Amino acid sequence: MSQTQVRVRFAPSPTGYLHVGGARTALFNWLFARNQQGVFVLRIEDTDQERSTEASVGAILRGLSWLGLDWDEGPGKDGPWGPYFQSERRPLYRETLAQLRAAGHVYRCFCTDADLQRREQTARDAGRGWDGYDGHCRDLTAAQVAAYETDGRPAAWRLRTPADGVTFWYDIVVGKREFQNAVLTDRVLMKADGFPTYNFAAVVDDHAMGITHVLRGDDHVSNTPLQLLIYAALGWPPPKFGHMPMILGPDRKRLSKRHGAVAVEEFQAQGIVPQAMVNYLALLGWSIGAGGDEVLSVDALIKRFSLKKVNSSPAAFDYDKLEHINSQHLKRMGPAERRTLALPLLAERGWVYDPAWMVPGAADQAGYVDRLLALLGGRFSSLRLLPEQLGFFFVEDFPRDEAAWQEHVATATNRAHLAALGAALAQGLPAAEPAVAAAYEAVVRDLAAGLGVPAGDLIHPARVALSGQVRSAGIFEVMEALGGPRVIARLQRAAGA
RNA sequence: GUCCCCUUCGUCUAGUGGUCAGGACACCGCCCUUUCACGGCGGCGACACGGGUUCGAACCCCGUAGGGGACGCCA
Repeated sequence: MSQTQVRVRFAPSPTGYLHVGGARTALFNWLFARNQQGVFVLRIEDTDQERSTEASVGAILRGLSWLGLDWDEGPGKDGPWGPYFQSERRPLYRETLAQLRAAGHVYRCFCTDADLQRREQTARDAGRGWDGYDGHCRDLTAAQVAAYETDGRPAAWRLRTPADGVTFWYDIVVGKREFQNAVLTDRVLMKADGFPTYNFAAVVDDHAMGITHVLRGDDHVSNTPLQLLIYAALGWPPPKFGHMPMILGPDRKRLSKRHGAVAVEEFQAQGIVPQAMVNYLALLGWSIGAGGDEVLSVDALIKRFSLKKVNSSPAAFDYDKLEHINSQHLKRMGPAERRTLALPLLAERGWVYDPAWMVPGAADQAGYVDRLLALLGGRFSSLRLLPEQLGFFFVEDFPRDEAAWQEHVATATNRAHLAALGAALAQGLPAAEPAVAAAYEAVVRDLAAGLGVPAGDLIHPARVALSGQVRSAGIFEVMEALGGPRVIARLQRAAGA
């Protein structure tokens, strides 16, 4: 009862789309919050005036929403700790900076970009290293400062970093991490344009928003000692830190566009369903432990998630495994869920059910689609294949596997068989009512017996003639779902074409 | 160049001193199916290397190699 509530945050900068790395970070924060009955905060870090865009904010929000990562506080969900855009929190950064000034922890730096570059060059030419800043303005006299101010030179504020000692923390993921203060330079906290830098704003906001755990990418490790120093200068207790391993491409280089899809919205466009994306991302750098199915619902993930099981080594993104997880989710879906996914894809193409097809039991589009999806069974494993799997049930100009057509349809014998089958069905099926699979099967087998050929000699040509493909669901079920009139017409057309 | 981290099958991983080093993806084979998937069964395949410590090391220590990350008035 006395323990404080977990508050975590995802803090993207709106400079692009939501990529898988960000999505994974967001997901781990979200899973931890939901597992701990904590609060998940979304904070937009738009302190870079040049690069931040509103379009990017939209893309990030859309990506998170698609994944189902709902935030308790953030854009569109004001809470007591808002606003949640850093650009709207500037007074707070100024006040906090004033505290630091009063305590002598920061100093004004009048160096321009050009100054710094010139001194870096000089240092390097002389064989001395350059670690980012040389402390040029650290000990300016009051007179020098006054002179610069009179000139109206813009100034940034830098943190006065201790020259010795160590800064360390116990990282949730890797354990103790330690940096020599000597390798840390006096970093800018407040830019000359009056905006805070990332490290300063993050500390101020994490503290102000009561964040208890900072879970972020491993690329932030080297920011942590600096942030810890800021907490110390302010006299604030730091949160706990956990750094998630990076996500690499299949070649173990940092995952990038050249490896394939990286934006969450691209995966959506490729037919990945959100629960599969979430499932796969959760498996990257985290595992549920020994045994147990890796295919997990979001609820199961929430229940099982633990920071203790987060890995410390970078993981390569495996598109094949994502596809597999996706197909598993698809296959395990109930009829209603399947229909919800399929209907829009059909509507897009104008594929609608027609009662004249005489399909038993199909009353309308939804009913027909349900029947087709059930027929697909385990073949319902990719949204991308769906149009191809369903097209021939709706239109006559369905795609046709030419090689298969040549082999199974376009020979004299096969054409003769198809013609005979068409005729047999026209005669053998009840004319006025929908026929079921068994009725088609009976006709096919009788005809094969009469002709003295194996049933397969009729089945294979029929499959290609009806669907254009060499693979499909059971042929008699396909016939049933196509309806007598269309089956007969297609067979006859194939026989004559 | 400086600093930090990581290292179990090709990939994701289980494993915390005694295991035939387990599972999943991918790949291969068989079964099921007069098709194709699904499914079932089986196979291939790893403790980066070298030293220690220990009766015993994937697990502990040191070193080497490889990989990743960070070195901005970007976040």
